[in-house]
Amino acid sequence: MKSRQEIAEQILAAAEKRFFHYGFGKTTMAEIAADCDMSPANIYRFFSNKQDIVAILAGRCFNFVENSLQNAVQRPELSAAQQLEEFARVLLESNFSLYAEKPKVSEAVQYITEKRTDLVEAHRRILAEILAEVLASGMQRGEFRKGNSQELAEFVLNSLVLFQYPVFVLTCQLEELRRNASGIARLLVRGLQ
Amino acid sequence: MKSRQEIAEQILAAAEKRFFHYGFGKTTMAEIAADCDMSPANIYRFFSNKQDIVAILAGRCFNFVENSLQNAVQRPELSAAQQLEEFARVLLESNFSLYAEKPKVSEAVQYITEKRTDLVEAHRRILAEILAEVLASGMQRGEFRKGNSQELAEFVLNSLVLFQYPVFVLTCQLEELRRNASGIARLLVRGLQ
DNA sequence: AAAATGAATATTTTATTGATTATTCATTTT
DNA sequence: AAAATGAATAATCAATAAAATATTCATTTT
Repeated sequence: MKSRQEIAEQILAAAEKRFFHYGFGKTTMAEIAADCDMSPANIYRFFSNKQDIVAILAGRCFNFVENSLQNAVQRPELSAAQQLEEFARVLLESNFSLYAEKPKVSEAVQYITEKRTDLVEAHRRILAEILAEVLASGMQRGEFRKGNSQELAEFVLNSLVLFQYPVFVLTCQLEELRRNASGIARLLVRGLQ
Repeated sequence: MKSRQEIAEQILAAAEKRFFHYGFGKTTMAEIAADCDMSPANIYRFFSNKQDIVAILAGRCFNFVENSLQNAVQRPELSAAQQLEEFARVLLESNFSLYAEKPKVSEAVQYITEKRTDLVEAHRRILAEILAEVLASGMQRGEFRKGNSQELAEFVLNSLVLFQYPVFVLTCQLEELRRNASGIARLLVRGLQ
C-alpha cells in the first residue's frame, strides 16, 4: 500500500528515466503510466499536466547545482577568496555535467527556460544568495572590502554568465571554459579585496 | 553610368532597407531587384547568394560596434580604468541600439550567429584586441599590474558576455544592464590594478 | 564582349491533412 | 467516498502536397 506521496515519486521517477533518456518530446504520458502500471488518466490526479512534471524535474536539476555550490563553498577551512574561486569552478563543472553528459537534460532545461521564466529566476536568486553569503563573510573576516554584498553578488554572478547557460557551456571547449572560470574568478577576487 | 562598386552598394542598400524593416525571411530577391530596377538574376553577378548579402550587412553591424568601442576607448585624456569602464558601457549601449531599436536586426544577427560562426568569431577577436590594447597601455602607464594582456582581455571580454548577446540584451531591463555594466567594470578595474 | 535578362530548375516555405498524444470527465472499482 | 479507469475531446505533431522563392543558364541586349 503506497502513500500518495510515494506514488507521485514513482511517477516522477518513471518520467525522469524516459525524459532524460529519450527526451521530453519523445516520451508519452501513456508510456509513463504503463511504467507505473496505471492508466494515463490517473497521472492527472497527481500532476496537472506534462509540463508540470518536467518543471519539477528541471527544478531538481537546478537543486543539484545549488547543492553542489552550497557544499563547495561552505567548507570553513577555505578563505573567502578560495570560496569564490570554488564557486566559479563548481558552477561550471556542475552545469557542464548537467548539460553535456546527458544531452536530453539540456533539452528539458532549455524548454523550461522558455516556458517557465519564474523557475530560472528563482534559481538565479538562490545562487545570488549563496554568493552574497560568501561575500558578506569575506567582508566580516576583513578579506574583502566592505560593501553591499547583495549588489556585489549580483555583479559577480552576472559576470559568470558564460558558465551557466547551455549555449555557452555546450559550445565552448571545456578546457577553455575552465581556464576562463579560474581567470575571471581571480580577477573578481582581487577586485573585491 | 554607375561603377560595378556603386551598383553593389545600391543592392546592399536596398537589401538593408528591406531586411531591417521586414526581416530577412520576408524579403525576396525579386523585391530587392525591383527596388534597383533590375532583374533578380542580375543580383547574382554581384553577390553569390542571399545569405552572402546578410552576412555582409551583419558584418557592418559588427563594425559599428567595433568602431564605437574603438572611438570610446582611444580618447587619450582617459585613464586606463576609465577606458575599461567606457568599454563596458559602450559595449552595452551599442549592442542595445543595434538589437533593441530595430528588432529585425537581431533576427539577422541571430541567423548569422548560427550559420556563420566565423564572422562572430572574427568580431570577438577584434573586441579582444581593442581590449588587449587598453590593458597593455594601462600596464605601461603603471595603472594596471603587469600580465598577459591578451589572456586577460579574453577573461574581461568573457565576463562581459551579458552585454553582447541578443538573448540577454533584449530580455533584461536596460537600467539593470547599465547598473551591471558599470558595477562589473569597476570590479574588473580594481582586479587589474 | 560585357551586361542583363527570361525562362527553367532547385530549394525552401507554407498550408493541409491525418495521425498521435494530452487532457478531461462520466462511470466503474476498491 | 476515494481511487482509478475507459472512452471522448482537444491539442499537437509529422507527413505530404502546393506554392513561393532562390538560383542557374542559355539567350538577348547594349
